[in-house]
Parts: sequence; structure tokens; C-alpha cells
Amino acid sequence: MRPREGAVVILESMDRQERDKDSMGIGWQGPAIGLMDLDAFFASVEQLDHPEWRGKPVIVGGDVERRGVVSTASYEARTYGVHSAMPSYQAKRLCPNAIWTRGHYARYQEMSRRVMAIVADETPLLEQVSIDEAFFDVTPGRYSRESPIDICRRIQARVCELGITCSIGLGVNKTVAKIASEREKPRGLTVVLPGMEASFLAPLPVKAMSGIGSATEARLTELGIRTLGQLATQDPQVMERRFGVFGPRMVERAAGREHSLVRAIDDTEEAKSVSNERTFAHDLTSADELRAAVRHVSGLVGTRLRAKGLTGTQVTLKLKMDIHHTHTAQRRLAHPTDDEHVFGEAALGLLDGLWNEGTPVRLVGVGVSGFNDTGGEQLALFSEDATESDPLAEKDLRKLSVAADQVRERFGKDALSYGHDLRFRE
DNA sequence: TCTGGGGTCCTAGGACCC
DNA sequence: TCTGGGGTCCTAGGACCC
Repeated sequence: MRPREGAVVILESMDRQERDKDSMGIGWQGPAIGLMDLDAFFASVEQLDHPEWRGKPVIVGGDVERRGVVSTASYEARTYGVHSAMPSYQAKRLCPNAIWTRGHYARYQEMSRRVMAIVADETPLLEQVSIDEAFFDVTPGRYSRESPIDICRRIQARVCELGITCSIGLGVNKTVAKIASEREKPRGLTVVLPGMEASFLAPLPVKAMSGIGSATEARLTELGIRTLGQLATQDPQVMERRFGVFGPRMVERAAGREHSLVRAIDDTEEAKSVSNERTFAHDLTSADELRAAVRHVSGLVGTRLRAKGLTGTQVTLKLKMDIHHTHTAQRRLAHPTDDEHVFGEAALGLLDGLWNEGTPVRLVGVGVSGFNDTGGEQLALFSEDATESDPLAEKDLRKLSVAADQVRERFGKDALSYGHDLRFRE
């Protein structure tokens, strides 16, 4: 796959001569931050792996029957109006002929690692922000004297060789780079030259800036603030009273005055929490079903904790009754654990406080956090909980969990299930 | 036949301590 | 005749991101 011709958009007012000077790497003043975003990433990998799907609408997402949503739509599917986070039933209506797949996450991760390795090879300082996005620092003179624009072009060309494409935004800070990357997609390179950030940002709606979602957008609209230009002229103190620490930061970022640091992060950085959740095709209403679901989801979390070598002391139970009503409860454990028999029982203990028998539940989530904590030892003195006060039984149950991991590892994740797994329909 | 699943960060209120 | 105020920790919920 070749980079598209003519997709470079340089937002500036320099004349030709100035631009040539920049190509030699001496024209860029100040920091140069890039944001690389893979184009329709999951769908593109599917099209790479299934040549017969190329040029056709492909949707990676959940089943209609399971109340799923679209994860990624290929550009062909987008022409029908399909986009990420759209309920699958809507997408199916808009584009009945689309090719559907639930996705292959391990494969996306593998491709992601190869892309990130390319970026890391071009500049030593990168901050991976998700599976398909990374900031990188190409400030002239810091790691190389080369033009930042040339480095971006080369990253795009090398990613293309993998069979997928990316878009890049380049500017003096992260806010500008991120918004620029969305300007021209797919395969775009949008450069906001130093000094141009205020005029680049000013006409854009506030929601274009990451960190401003629909709730903040609504509150800003109430104040008559619709564009980043308007946001940039607000009194930081007034904004702090209304929006907390985020207020003044919004103003700085909207004005293009943010000073960003690219923090070296890769995907091996330790997570702060591990959680799984399941939405059910049909709401759960009985205590039996619900308890079985909590145990099942706890098992998913336990397997991942053990694979990552993490033990935590904080367990969270999450129940979603309907789209607007979600409740969570947390409990601290006596000792760090990675065993669902321990934290799963604690999660079941939280159930009583959150749920009244008969209330329909559409989603059950279980999370474990507190990975650098030794646990609430003192509190354990008062624990009546059998699994917590009988260390021998606890150890035996963990052996069972590890054995189950190994069976699933060898024979597939459906090879083994506990009795409670059969008590509800996922 | 009406919106997933994986995360992070911030805030507000209550408990508790001094 | 009586309840301030600061600090810290914990918990629940909300906003946001991809």
C-alpha cells in the first residue's frame, strides 16, 4: 500500500522559500509533537488478513442479539453512515450488506506492537496512549536535526509497508497534534506550524478538544462558549470555580499555550486495575442467575490477573440496571489476591448492598485494583468469612483456578466451565 | 427491537483523628 | 450550657477516552 498523494495539509502562511528552509530542518521553532493514529485500525487489519474483504464495508463489533455496538467500521462502511460506538442494530439497518466480525484482539495487538516499534525506531521518545495511537517527540535538535515533517512522512511510509495506514498530526503540543491528526483521514499528514496554533484552534467547536465530552460541552454551551476561540478568552479563575482544576487547563489548551511532555509509556506499563464486564442478551432477575454471573465474570478477571502476575486488595462490583442506572460497590480485602474464589466471594458479599431481588440487571462487572497494597490485615481479625479465615482451603481453591487456566490455555477458553457458568445465558 | 468493554482521572461526602 | 478546623483515607459516582 502506498501513501496517498496530496494528502499533506500544511496549515500556514509561509511562502515557498520558507517551506524549503523547513525541509532542511532549520525552520521549526520550539517543540515538535506528533500524534500517530492508525486508520480504521481493527477493520483495516481484517481487510489485510482477508483480501476478499478489501474494498468492501467491514464492521468489527458486537452482535445485534447481544445488544452490541460497532467497534470499528471500515471506510467503505462509513460511507453508509456507520461509525464507532453506534448500536449494532442501527449499523445493520444502515448497511445490511456489511461483513461482520467480532474481532481478533490478539492479532490487533501484534500489529500494534509492530507499528509502535517503527515509531520508536524513528524517535526514542514516544507515549503510547491506546492500541492505535501514540504521541512522539520530534523536536529538532533533541534527538535529531532532521525536519519533523520528514520524520512523519517516513513513519507513514514505513507503516504502509505493514499493509495498514495511519494519519499524523504535527504541532507544538499534544492538543494541537491530536486535533490535527483528525483533520485529514485516512493517510493524512496535517502540520500546524509553530505560531499558527491559536488561529488553527479558534474556529473549532469545543468538543474537538480531547477531554471535553458531551457533559462539559453542554455546560460550556450554557455559558455561551461554543468554540475553542471563545474558550481561550475565558477568565481562568472563573473557570476554576466552575470546572475545578480542569477549568484553567481547558483555557490554556484552547489558546494553544499548553506545554506538553511526552511521557515514555509503552503497553507493558503496569495497569492500575483489571476488570471485566458482561452485558446480557436478556436481563438477569433471579439471585441464582446473578450470583452465577458474578462468579463467571470474576473468573475472567482472575485468569487475566494470573496471566499478568498481579494481585490486588480492592474488589469492585458493578451492576447496570438500565442505561441510566449503574451502581458500584467496593471492598478492601485482607490480603492481595489473584484468585476469583477469594475476590469473587467478596464481590458476592457486595451484592446485597446493591441489589434487591427481582430488579432486572443488564450488566455485571467485577474489577480488582490496589496492586501495590499489602491489604487490610488488622480488619481481617474481625472477618467471619470462611474463605478468608481458612488459609488451607484458600490455597486449594487457587490451585483449582490455576489448573483451569491451563486447561483453557491448551484447549480453548470454552473447554472448561464451572457449574455456575451454565446457570445463565451470556 | 433503544448504546460494549477496557480503562483513567476527578470530585464530593462521610468517617476518623488530632 | 459543648462541637472548630485541617488533614487523610475511603467510597460512590461521573466524565471521558479509544
